Amino acid sequence: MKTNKKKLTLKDVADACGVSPTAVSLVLNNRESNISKATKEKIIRVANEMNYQFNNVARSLAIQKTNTIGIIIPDISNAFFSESIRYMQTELHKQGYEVILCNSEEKFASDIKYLNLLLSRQVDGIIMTVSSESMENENWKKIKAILDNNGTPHVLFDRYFPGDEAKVSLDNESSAYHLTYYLIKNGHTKIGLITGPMTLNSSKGRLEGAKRAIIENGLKFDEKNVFYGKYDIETGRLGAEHLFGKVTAIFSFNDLQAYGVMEKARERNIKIPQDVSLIGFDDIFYSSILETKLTTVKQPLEKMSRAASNLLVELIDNANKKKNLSFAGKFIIRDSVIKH
Amino acid sequence: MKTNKKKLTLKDVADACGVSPTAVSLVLNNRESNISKATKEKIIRVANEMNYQFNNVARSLAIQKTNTIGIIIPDISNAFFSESIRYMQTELHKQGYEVILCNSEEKFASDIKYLNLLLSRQVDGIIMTVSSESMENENWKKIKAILDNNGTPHVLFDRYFPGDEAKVSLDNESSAYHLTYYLIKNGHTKIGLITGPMTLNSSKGRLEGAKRAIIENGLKFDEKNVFYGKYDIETGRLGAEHLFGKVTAIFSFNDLQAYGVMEKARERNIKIPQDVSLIGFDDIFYSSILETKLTTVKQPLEKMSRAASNLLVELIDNANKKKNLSFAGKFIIRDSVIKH
DNA sequence: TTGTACGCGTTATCAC
DNA sequence: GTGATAACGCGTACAA
Repeated sequence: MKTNKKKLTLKDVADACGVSPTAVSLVLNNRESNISKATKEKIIRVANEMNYQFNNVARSLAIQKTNTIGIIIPDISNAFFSESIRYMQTELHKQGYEVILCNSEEKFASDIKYLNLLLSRQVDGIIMTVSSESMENENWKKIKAILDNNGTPHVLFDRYFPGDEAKVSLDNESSAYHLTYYLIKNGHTKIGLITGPMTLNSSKGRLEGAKRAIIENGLKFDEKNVFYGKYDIETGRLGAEHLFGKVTAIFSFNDLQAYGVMEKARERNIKIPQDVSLIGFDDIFYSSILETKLTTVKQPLEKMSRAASNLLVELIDNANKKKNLSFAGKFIIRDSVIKH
Repeated sequence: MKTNKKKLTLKDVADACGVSPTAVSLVLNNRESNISKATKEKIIRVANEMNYQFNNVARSLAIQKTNTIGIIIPDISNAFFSESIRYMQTELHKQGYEVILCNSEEKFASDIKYLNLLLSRQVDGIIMTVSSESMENENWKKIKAILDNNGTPHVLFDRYFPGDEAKVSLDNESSAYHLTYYLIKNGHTKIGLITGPMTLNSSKGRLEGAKRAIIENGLKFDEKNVFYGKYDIETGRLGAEHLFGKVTAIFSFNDLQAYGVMEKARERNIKIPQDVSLIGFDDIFYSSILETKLTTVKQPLEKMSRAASNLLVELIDNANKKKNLSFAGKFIIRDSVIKH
């Protein structure tokens, strides 16, 4: 059993080499210097032999930079976010940053808590998807205040609140328009909608797009055919119960809800798409392997995640480069819609 | 547009209050002290008004503790891991620790890189699921060497290598035994196996358990009926092609593979469970909402994740409390197996 | 009850 | 080419 070793410091390896700490620091950091090849090599060799390990905490304090990015997302078990994080991490690592990940579980209080925590840890920047709770009752104003006051660069991902913040998101309105139009083109005139939380811009945008498609194509928009809910399976089940019998097609605002609709359909012995056509949103992994493969819109997650990461890095270097990036969804036609 | 504010220091609020930094430090950290209620309140009020934010980097350097745990996992987009992380984070936050998350993408080089990175960041402890690459060719010895040399507390999660490390894992052998026995009890005598990477203890354990069940029950174990692969969908598809026609039941070593088997079955118009019974392992979220709900074993992820977190925290306080925790899986009978 | 001085491990600015 | 020395912001004895 090992006893706890004392951590080595720069000075320790300097002593072991018979040089000054300055020299060691210069060499180990690969900095320009007038140090002879011989001592350079010696320092590197000795440091390796001693298993010397840099102390990044001290380094951060000295250079006033942590090379760390904080990410706050509302639900890590949602594939949409876990995949985003993966892409962000990959990109940020390339740029020399590490990531501290925080999971708000859709709670406003957690958003605040983690925000303060990340700031006190002196992260160089923050990527944030605010919780749905934070979008209620103007809670977001408190978040904006903290961010503004502190001045740490940040970009809002997927969800955003009013203001001049840098943001990266999908053009939900237009994607929803096309999706709905596809249903209409296939002869559907009674279209049911299952929404997400209406405090979120994503859900608002999707509703607007669907509404516009319905109205612009001469159909009537019927509030009775929209079921307001959350972005989860249970909402899909509930929405299905509400809509079955009333409509010939259902547009669920995310794939997870669509799974709920499918489950309920199986239970009620309703066939998709023979009895009811179904459309989702997100194209998460499982949508392509279901018994009835889901027609949906794919968010260009990799592009969006990388864009958010790069935008943040730019912002860290130049705080005035704030941008509002909007991406187009990719329409994916599979098996869950037929002509009516 | 905000200009970058200068960060406030302890001294700034001390000056603003007309007291010493020491006093401010004591009050803001809620430490025992003989400071009068009046000044206490004043300090807190002023700090709030100024929007003072603690500098945790400096704090960490001073107290030689970062209150940060590093987690290294091989694949964040695998629900098994993203769910574990969620539970670990919740538990660790309760205990006052933050989490830095690293995703090795199953690469040995990444394991090494992130390990060094976390150590140089002075994390107080590490929870690690090594990559499958790290389990090949005794690569893990290098990981063990780094960990041992540094002395930072760590616990191995799910996968482990030989040694006296603290570990948390499932009793794979016994779970696989029961699963296989269930198939046998249902009259199946020709059982196909689809394995994961044989460098992983999980896959080895499951194979041993299945083998034991087969042999102990008087059947013969036929190498031709085992398909060696990885823990992914594609392996499921490949395994299905290999096994269809040869066996009446398939035990895929994780749920993802089972999805691949289902997909292939649909393609070939083979009915599950009418033509072939199917069993999975893990019980990830989607297994309960598929058209044919999967019979499988649930790993007690929450328990395991919390145990790993708590074990690590104990280890941080007392390095000699190393333990090897093994959990029993929970057998979940659904619809994918019938009598033969 | 409050203030002073030094240490934590690294970087950066000067002299030598 | 190389080596002292002062920051970085906070914690903690110890002194007052």
